Amino acid sequence: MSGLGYRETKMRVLAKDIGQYEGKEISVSGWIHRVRELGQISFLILRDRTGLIQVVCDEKVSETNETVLTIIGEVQANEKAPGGYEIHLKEKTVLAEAASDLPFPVNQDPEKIGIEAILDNRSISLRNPKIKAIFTLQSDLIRYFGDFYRQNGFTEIKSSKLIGHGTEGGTNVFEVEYFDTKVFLAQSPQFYKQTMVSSGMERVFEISHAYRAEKHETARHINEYVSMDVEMGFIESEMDLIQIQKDLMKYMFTQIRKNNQAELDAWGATTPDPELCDKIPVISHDEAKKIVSERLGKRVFDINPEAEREICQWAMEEHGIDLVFINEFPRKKRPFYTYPKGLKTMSYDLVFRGLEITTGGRRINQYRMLQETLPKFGMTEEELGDYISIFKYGCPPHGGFAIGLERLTQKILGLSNVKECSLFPRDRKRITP
RNA sequence: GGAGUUGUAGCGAAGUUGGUUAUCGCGCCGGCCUGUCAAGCCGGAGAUCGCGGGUUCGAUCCCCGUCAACUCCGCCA
Repeated sequence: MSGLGYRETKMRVLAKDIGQYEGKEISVSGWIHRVRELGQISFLILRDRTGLIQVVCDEKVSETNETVLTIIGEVQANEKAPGGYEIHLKEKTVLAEAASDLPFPVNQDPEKIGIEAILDNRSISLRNPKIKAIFTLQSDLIRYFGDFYRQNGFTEIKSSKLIGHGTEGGTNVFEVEYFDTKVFLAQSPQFYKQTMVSSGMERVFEISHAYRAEKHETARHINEYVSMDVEMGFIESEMDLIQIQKDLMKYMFTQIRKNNQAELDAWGATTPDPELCDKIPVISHDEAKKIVSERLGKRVFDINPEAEREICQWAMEEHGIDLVFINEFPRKKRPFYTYPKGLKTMSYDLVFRGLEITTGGRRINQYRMLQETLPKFGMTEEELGDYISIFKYGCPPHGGFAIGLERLTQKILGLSNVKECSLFPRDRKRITP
């Protein structure tokens, strides 16, 4: 069967293409999305990965919804058909029957289905076109991210998710049995992407899972998420990273508007104006606290979720875009490897529509500075293992950032829970499907 | 780890100031209808009202416990 792998089987025409076959007999395959019976005539709506096809039948349709069929028939143009074309049935072959006790109707608006039912029955809920749109967009987000960085001289890497020792701190990690010892699931590819900068590759990106053993239960957390990571050498400060992320956001929003209108429409969503990405405000952590305190009429000591929502409101009102960079985070709020700037750091967050989607910053690259810093965080060189040797033998100034893929997807489409943007989400309770 | 809200049919919800056959929409089963667009119309099946205990003549409703889900906080992407 070699050669057929990525093509359709011999005769199959996809839903999006049937208009090209007017007057011809074709074969289409897919799932029964819906049936409308009107006595002597029935409309069978067949669904494939590209859309819906109306099949006109002269007889009753006895198969249940979600049965998998191949239909052979003639394509006819008809103003009354959705999309202008329909197929008049000649031959119908059942490829796989579907039981009639679906957990919920696939052809219904998913807003009317609870998140628990959606996630418990993933193989069914993903058939819903609106839910499928989430992951069509997500797949493209991954592509745009990768394309942007490849175009800018970055190399894609895949690092190990099994970490022997040397955790970054600031979060809990999962322990895993590893032969006769224990390892940890990577909370980020942080050390490995820095290793690659030091190795001479200079600019790298990685798109892969990250694991956080945090016992939280919120609409913005999952314990396994896809991290889109970047690290680049020869920068001066976090401002270089902020600039490249502005360009990245502009590129991604432009591509989405060009290629993903259908997915946006499915959710009634729109991206921020790509042209405004150059003007995303950059404010310091102190300024952000001040702005939020004034607006909320109470003293704010931290950029908590409420403050994140408020600061985006502010950015929208003042700059017409609901994205805002917050830089110069205090040292104690950042990991040990963050490059200091007085009592502050060369680091930043990007908040999008009220939710933090990125943390980034310059890293300490001088061996001496790192040695001096470790004790302040209660750490030793031994604990960090191989990490330390990255710097001992010449590592350029560098920094990077990461975007949470599910959070980005969620905020673009305006979904209320990040779990809806993970195919098979893992949270504190959920480990299946 | 803390706080709050909610558990009623396969799914989404209403309701009972404690009372006899627990309601609606979707889905499911059967029937009618030749142009439907979430088709329409008629009929039907399907619920020990999350679970356990208590109060009461009587509990789906009140009380206690328990389990689960969701939302929020700390922390984070």
